[in-house]
Amino acid sequence: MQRTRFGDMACSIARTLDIAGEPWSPLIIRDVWVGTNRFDDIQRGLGISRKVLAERLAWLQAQGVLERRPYSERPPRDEYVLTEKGLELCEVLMAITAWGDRWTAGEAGPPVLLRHRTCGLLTYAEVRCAQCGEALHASDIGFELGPGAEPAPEGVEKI
Amino acid sequence: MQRTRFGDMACSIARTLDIAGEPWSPLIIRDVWVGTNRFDDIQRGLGISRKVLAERLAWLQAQGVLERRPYSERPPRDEYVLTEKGLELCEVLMAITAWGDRWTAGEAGPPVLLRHRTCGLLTYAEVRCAQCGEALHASDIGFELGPGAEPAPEGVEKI
DNA sequence: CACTTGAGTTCCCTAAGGGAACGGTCTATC
DNA sequence: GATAGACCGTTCCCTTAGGGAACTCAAGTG
Repeated sequence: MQRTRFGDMACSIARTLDIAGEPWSPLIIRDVWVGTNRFDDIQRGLGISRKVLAERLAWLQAQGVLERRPYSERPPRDEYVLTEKGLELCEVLMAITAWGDRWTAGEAGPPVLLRHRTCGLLTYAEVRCAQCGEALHASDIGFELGPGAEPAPEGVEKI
Repeated sequence: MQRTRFGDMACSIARTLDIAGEPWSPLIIRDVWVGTNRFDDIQRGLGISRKVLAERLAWLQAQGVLERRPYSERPPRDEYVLTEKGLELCEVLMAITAWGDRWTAGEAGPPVLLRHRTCGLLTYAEVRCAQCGEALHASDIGFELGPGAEPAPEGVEKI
């Protein structure tokens, strides 16, 4: 559903959800990331309706998260690949995966393991402070108004 | 909509989306995180339908992401707070915020700034390798079957 | 006692998702 | 060279979830 547009909110979370937060979108991005780049393969793999898949792909492409790349001249066929913008979204997906592995995998353990090619080890994503490098915990965060904060509405003085 | 249940998929991303991926859910969690703990405040702040908010709160509570805590005896009133499970989800929200700040904030800059109380500096979330501590990039990741991988369906040999 | 606040619940309407069928284009096969 | 099959969508109808406003209920306030 989601008739309410998140894109206009002065909130980076809402804006990100507006781009890639609809149901299926993160899973489509994951598929493209792991090498499922073609319409039919994505559709079969996810069990998503073809209609919705076509909508999502067009939207993600319009948002600059995906782009089409021809992989065959005759017949003319395109596949979907991640842009830089889309690749960076995968870091969010890794953080989601880490949470899911920890809280939803249960006895069986994680369905997929990530190997960091740079260091060669099996690993998982850790969200850390860009300044001090320590793990970031929700309870250690304070919020301050940024430059892009919403201007206070009519006569309301914010903070 | 989302009639398709993500929770049954052998994928930590899908399972996480099943718990907190519906439209509004991440924004509700964000609100509770930053201190908007009461029904009416969340509803006004987000502009979400009261019906949907009630549904989401009940679901998130059932999933162990939120819990109710009484803040008044007479009249009996509860507010919503994050559980440990919910607090750790906020790390995902921080990763989302970092992406949104980078790709959607534009000229105006980020609407909200995060201060890491531990080190005292304004910061943003960086997704790093839990093993080597370097930044994790999507292109540096290899995937391997984990212990909780879906058993190959009827007669199909996976990999 | 009328009014307000907080927290939901109910109802109707509309729009989005699911599913299946159809379309077009090229290649491979009998 | 007709037929089948892969690929990539589009169209159609049906169901269901979200939006919005009104309603409920309980407790406190002037």
